[in-house]
Amino acid sequence: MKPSAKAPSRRERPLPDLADRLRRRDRKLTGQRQSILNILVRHAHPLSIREIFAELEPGACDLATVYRSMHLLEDMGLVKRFDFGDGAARFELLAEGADEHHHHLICTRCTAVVEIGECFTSEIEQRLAAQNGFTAITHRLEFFGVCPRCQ
Amino acid sequence: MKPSAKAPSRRERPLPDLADRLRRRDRKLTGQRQSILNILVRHAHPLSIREIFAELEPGACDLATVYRSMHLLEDMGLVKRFDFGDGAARFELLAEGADEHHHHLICTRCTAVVEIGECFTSEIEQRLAAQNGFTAITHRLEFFGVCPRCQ
DNA sequence: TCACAATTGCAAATGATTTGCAATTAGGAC
DNA sequence: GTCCTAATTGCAAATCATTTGCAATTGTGA
Repeated sequence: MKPSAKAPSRRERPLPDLADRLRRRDRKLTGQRQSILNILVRHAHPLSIREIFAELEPGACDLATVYRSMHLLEDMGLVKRFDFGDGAARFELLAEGADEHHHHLICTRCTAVVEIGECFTSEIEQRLAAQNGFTAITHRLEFFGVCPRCQ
Repeated sequence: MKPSAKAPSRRERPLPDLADRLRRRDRKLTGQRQSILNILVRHAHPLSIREIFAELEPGACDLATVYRSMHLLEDMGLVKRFDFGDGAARFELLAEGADEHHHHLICTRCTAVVEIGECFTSEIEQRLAAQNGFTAITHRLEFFGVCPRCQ
C-alpha cells in the first residue's frame, strides 16, 4: 500500500460527525475515505465511481477501494445510490439524518442533472402495496430529456 | 453457422406483420429472430437476455445474436427495454402500434413482476419541462417491494 | 506501545454486453 | 430456379463496470 502518499491538501474531515459514525460501527476513518467524502462534499450532483476516481489525487486511492467505500457509505446511509440507466452507478452525499428522498431530471445528451425536490408517488405506493399485497415498497423514478443548452 | 439446426417446432411467425416490418427496413426475417420473438410472445413479462437465451432450443441462436436482435427489435419499436437495476436489461414485446406505456412492481426477493397499467407522471413531466426548459421528456419509474409469497 | 480486526493495493475473476471477422443466408432480380 | 449482394450469424476476443482473494498495512481501543 501507499499510506503516506495520500494527502497534499489538508482540509479533511468533511462531515463533522463522520468519524463518530464510522467508529460506532467499528469502521476506520482512513485517508482514502476522507478523500472520497471530500469529493462528494464538493459536488451537489450524483457522481459516478469513475468521476470520483478521476478527482482523487493520483495514487490517493485504488479504484477497488472507491467501490468498497461507496458500498460502505451506502450501507451507513451517508450516500444514496442512483441509476441513470447508462450502466454506471452514481452517488450523492446525504446530509446527516435527513431522508432526502428526491429524483432527477437528466439530460440525455450531456448528462446534466437537475435535482427535483418533490416526490409524488407515496400515495401511489400505498395503493400499490394494498392492491398487490406487497410490503416495503420503494421506487425509482428519474426523468430524462434534452436540456436547454443541448437543444 | 448452423442454419438447419434451428427449429424443431414449426409454429413460427409470431407477429403477423413481422416480416413486413422487417422488410420495410431492409432487414431479414431469420430463423433466430423468429425463435426469439416466439419466446417473447409466450411471456407477458419482461425477460432478460439470459432468460431468453435459456429458452431457445440448444444451438438455435448465439448469445451475441440475441443481444443484436434485441437492439434491432428495440429500434424497430417491437420491444421495450426495462432496467430493474440488477444489472441485466429486460425486454417485453410491444403490441403493434400501441404505445403501451406502463410500469412495474418488482419483488426484491424473487423478482416476480406485477405490471402496472396506469402512469401518473404526465402532468409532472409537463411541469418539469416548463420549469427547466427541457424538451422530449420521458421517465423511468419502477416500484420495488416484497411480494406476498416472499414475506 | 500493542494487538488485531479493518482496510488497502494489486491482480485476477465476474458478468453483462459489444465487436471484428470470415463464413453463411435471406430476399429481390433475372 | 439461379444469382448476387447486403444483411446476418457464430465464434472468439475485447470492453466496461464491478467484485473478490490475498498478503501487506494501518487505524483504534486497551
